[in-house]
Amino acid sequence: MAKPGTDKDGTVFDAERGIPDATVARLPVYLRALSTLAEDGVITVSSEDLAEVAGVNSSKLRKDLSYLGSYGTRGVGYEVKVLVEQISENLGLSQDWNVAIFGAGNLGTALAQYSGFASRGFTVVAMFDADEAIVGTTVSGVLVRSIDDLETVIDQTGAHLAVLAVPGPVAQEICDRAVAAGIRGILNFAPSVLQVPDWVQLRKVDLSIELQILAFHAQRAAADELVMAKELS
Amino acid sequence: MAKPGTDKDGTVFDAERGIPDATVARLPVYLRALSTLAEDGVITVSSEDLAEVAGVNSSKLRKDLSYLGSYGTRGVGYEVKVLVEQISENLGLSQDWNVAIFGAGNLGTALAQYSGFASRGFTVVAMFDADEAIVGTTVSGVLVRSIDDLETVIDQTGAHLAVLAVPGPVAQEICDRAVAAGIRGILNFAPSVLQVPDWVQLRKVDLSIELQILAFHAQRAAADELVMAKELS
DNA sequence: CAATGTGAACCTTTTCACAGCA
DNA sequence: TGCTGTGAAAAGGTTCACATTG
Repeated sequence: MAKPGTDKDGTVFDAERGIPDATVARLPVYLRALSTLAEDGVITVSSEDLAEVAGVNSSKLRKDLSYLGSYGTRGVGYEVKVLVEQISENLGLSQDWNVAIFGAGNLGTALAQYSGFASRGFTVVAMFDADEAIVGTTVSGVLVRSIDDLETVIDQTGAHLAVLAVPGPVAQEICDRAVAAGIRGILNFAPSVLQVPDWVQLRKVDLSIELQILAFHAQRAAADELVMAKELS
Repeated sequence: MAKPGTDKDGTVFDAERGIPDATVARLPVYLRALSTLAEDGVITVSSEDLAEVAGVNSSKLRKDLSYLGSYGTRGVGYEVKVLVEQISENLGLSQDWNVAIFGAGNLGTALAQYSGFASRGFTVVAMFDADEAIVGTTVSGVLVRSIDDLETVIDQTGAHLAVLAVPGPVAQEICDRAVAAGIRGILNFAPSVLQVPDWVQLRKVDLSIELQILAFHAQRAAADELVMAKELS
């Protein structure tokens, strides 16, 4: 926990700015698991059971939830509805987020159509492409605009977050323009390392990198198996 | 580090079973940065410069590379070509990997067309879909097969890795069948928690979760700004 | 002399184990 | 009695700082 000011000075006011990053990354997983449970009519769930559904172990789950406060009942478990509220609140999902998608190719289109966004309060308010043949078409109810109109459209639609599904070489340029236009967070699918000012949040998803990591572990698992087979003989 | 006997005795040749996960996750990033440098005709690079391009700090980079062995020259830096070789070798990219993509919707199509795969030794050898209207079409030179033929096609094509770009509710079933058919690693884009036997590698990319994490940090950054503004007044 | 390679310090995250409460 | 909430220990990862070396 981010202990209050203790160390040297007296600034104690921030006792509550301390959800660890690792925990933040798991809260959305719990949220999805809880939604599933809620749909199935489950009212109350133990840390053991929720952990199972979420794919983590139960002490990790309890520790994570403890950073949000004490919302469980000893001897019983957690009330699904209460947990959903608390996690949503902590993740900042009580406000709606407007998202602009850059690149209306297959990836951009897939993202625009992805139903998981809307259900968490993310609204796709704008799509952009550089290809004039695509500009003017509609994807999932959203008009594709020319990248030339980036500044105007961002301003008009009040987009907070950007999703970059554009070719690597142009990613930094579009990123810069989006930041200048007021974007606060960027999810980058382009295979390039972006530079952003420190008040802008940046996350990256790289498909090729994920496969490479997977290949490494698969290879090692195969190698381990050989070693074990040898040891047995 | 891993288990091999202490570094003094005879069995030294396998000092290599100990690349930390965090390092493995960054090696592909270095590999991409090095490829860019190589294209630009760079022969030798310092840890400082490579770190800059890769978006990490230089001591982290040096520590990471040290797990692969000593391939740098003090006072000079690293030879780009040598590093590319060493990293590829360690990641298991010296062998080719055959990939099957499940789901030929926009996401599956985007993945199939992604050029970053081929250049790292990943070949898309099969695509599947449940929609009979799509089965029989060709995506990026690969014939889309019916999901009914999963076992036959996996066997014929010798696919090692699977990419799941299918709806959440059917993901587990397809996963089970793919595993039974001999798949060694799965990259899951479906919004569900999959169960796999422990000899199968599993990684997950969840678009909605990435946006939620982004939103959290963006919200917190905004809150911090307010606090700072208040303190100044 | 410039830049690597690496112990040691430091910080974060996970796991353990059990006290405390409904 | 059963399950949460949490200190404390262990494991894992990052940063520091500098001896080492081409």
